[in-house]
Amino acid sequence: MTARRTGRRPGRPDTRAAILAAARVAFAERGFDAASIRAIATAAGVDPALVHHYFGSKEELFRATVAIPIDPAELLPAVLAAGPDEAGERLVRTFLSVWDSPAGGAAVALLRSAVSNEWTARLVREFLITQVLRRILEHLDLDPAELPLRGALVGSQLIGLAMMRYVIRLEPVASAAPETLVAALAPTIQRYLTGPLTAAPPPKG
Amino acid sequence: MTARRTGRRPGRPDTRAAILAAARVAFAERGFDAASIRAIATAAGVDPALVHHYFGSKEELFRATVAIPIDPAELLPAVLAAGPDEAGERLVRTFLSVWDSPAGGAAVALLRSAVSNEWTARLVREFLITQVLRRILEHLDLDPAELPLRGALVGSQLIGLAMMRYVIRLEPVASAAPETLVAALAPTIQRYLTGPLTAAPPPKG
DNA sequence: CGTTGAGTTCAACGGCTGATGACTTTCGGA
DNA sequence: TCCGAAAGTCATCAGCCGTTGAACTCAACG
Repeated sequence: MTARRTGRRPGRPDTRAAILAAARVAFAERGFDAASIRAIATAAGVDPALVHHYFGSKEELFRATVAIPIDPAELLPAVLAAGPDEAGERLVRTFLSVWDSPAGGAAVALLRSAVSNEWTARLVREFLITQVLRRILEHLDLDPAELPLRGALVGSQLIGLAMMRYVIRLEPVASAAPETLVAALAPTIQRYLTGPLTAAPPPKG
Repeated sequence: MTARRTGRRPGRPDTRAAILAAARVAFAERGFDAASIRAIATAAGVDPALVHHYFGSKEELFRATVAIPIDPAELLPAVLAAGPDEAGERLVRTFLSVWDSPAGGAAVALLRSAVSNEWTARLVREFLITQVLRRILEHLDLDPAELPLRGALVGSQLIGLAMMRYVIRLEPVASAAPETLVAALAPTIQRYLTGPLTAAPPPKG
C-alpha cells in the first residue's frame, strides 16, 4: 500500500466510474465553479491528470456527470397520461421521487451550477424548454398561447421547492415527508396547469 | 485621462461609493465566490488594494454591499396590516417591487451567493427566520404549529419566482409585467398563508 | 515652512486552479 | 514472445485569486 508504484494499476477498470461518482457528489455539493478537479480526483483516489485522461476537460466531466440519469421522455408520459385532472399531484410526486433518489444529485448539481455559471444556466433553460415544457404541450390539451406562462409558473414552484429542500435546506421543507409536500403543492401545480391565471381562485358561491 | 499620476488624487472622496456600486453589480451577477476583488476594483477604476483599505476583506465588502437596503421591518407591516385576506396579493406585489428596484440587486447577490457558499446560505436562512417568518407570525393570527411549514411554502414559491425571473431568466416570467405575476401567484401565496394544506382545493360541488 | 495622515499605487507573497506532455507500467492480442 | 495501446503518475505551466506591506502624493493644519 505505502509502496507507490507508477504506471498502470493491475486490476481495476472501474476507475472511470469512481471518478464519475466523486464528481457527482462534488458538483452537487459545491456547484460547477467551486468544485475542483483536484478535489474530485482525491476523493476518487486518483491522480488529477487521470480525470483529463478520461474526460478531456472539466466541462465535459460535468456534462457526463449530469446528462445521464434523468430522462423526461420516460417519466413525463406516465405523469400526464391519466389526464389533466391528476397531473398536478402526479407531477409533484414524481418530481420529489426523482430528486430524492441518488440520481437527484445530478439535478442538484445542475441547479447549483446554473446560479453562478452562465453556460450552465443556458443548459438548464434549454433542457426545460425542449425536454420538459414541450412534452407537456404534447400531452395536455392546452391553449398554446398560454403554455409558456403556465410552464414557467410550474417551473418556478418546482425550482423553489428544490431550492428550499436541497440547497438552502430550510426546515421543515428540507426534511418533510414527500406526502406532506405533495398535499401542499399539488393544488398549486394543478392550477398553474389547468386553472385560471388572471383572477382569484374560483368563487365559492 | 491617459496621463496617470500616482499618489493621492485631488478632489474625489466618493471612491468608497464607487467601489460599493461596482461590488453590488459584480456580486449580483456572479455571486460571492465568482466575483473577484480585482474585477470589482477594475470596474470601479481603482487599485485592488484600495478595496482592502476601505473594507478590510472580501467578506466585509460583501456584507456592506448586501446588508443595507432591504428592511422587512418597514415593508412587512404594511403588507400584513390590511388583514389576512389580501396578504397574498400584497406580499407578491411588494416582493416584486423590491426585487425589480435597484435595491433588488443586493437580493439577487444574496440569492446567487447562498447557493455555492455555506456561510452565505446560513445568512439567508437566519434572515428569513428572524426577520421575515417571525414577523409574519406576529402580525397574522395563525396556528403556531403550522407556521413554519406555511412560511417555508411561501418562501419556496417566492424564491422559485426569483430564480426564474432573475437568475435562470426563463421567459415569459423573466419579462412579464408585475401584474401578470401577481395575478398568477397571489392565490398560491394566499392558500399557503391561510388555506388548507392537507387536501385538494375546496371541492366545486 | 514642516509635519501629519488619509488616499492611492505598486510589487509581491503563497495558494489554488485547469490543463499539458513526457514518462512508466501493465494488459491483451497477434 | 513481442508490441501497441491503455492506464496511471509526475512535474510543471500559466493564470487568477485574496491579501499584505511598503512607498508615494498631496491636502490640511500649525
